[in-house]
Amino acid sequence: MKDVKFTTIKKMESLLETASDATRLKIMLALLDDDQCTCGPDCECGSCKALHCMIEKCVNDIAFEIEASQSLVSHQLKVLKDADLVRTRKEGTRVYYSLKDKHIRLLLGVAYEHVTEEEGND
Amino acid sequence: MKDVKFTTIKKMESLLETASDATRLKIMLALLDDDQCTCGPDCECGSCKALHCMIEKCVNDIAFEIEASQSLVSHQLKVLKDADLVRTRKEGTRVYYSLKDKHIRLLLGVAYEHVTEEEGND
DNA sequence: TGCAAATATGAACGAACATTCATATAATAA
DNA sequence: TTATTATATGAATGTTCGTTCATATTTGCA
Repeated sequence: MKDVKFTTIKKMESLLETASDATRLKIMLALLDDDQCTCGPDCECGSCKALHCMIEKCVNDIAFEIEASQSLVSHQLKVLKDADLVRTRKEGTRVYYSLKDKHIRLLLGVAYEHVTEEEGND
Repeated sequence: MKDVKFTTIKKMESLLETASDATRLKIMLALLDDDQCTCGPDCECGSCKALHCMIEKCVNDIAFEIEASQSLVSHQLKVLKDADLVRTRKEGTRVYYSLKDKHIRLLLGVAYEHVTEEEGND
């Protein structure tokens, strides 16, 4: 621990803080939806089992899916974007959002497994 | 995502929220200190590279190490305990704290790698 | 142009939270 | 018992944050 710099701690704090909100979690989980996954059984994306496929969705679709207002979703997508947890792709009037990289999927996967698994030691 | 229950989201929120504070991160990283690791090169603990060893420390030692007051550390250890991120072992007047399980170490590892690695795609 | 659709933003409000200070509890030793 | 060490807790304070509402911006199309 002694060798973990203060700025590293602050970055970890920012990453986890950004991920630790129900609305933003719903958004990110919507971007992990394996119903829309087209890759085969050998797919390695994300390295986690249950939540392993990354896709992209536009703001209104996300808002509809998680049953939140457009304003709220847009606000929280900005938070996610500023903290570098999602990336964007613009197409006409729409903006498509997707998770930034493998670490974010792993983070969601680890958190998901921790809360869904029963009492395993170590 | 559709199949992720509300209670699961709430639990993930709680887990990440608890982890997302600089003081609590310092505490947890102090409980990962590999300076005190006695296991060999084949050690599998935590499955992450840089931060892979779990140890236990008492409240005052943690407070001294992270340069925080006893009161603050005790308060935050309670938060970590209530959220099930650490476990305790009592011995005389002291209470030894350690990280709860592999998921917590993985979570710290993933967050650490995300903020220390440079711009890798996917 | 002007209109509609998609997204972004600013202000405001209430709730939640980290920290400090003072004090309380618990366990050990003399 | 009393004193000492280790840890826990309650109250208070200042700040941060999520959400809503209203409105602005951007893009595509008639």
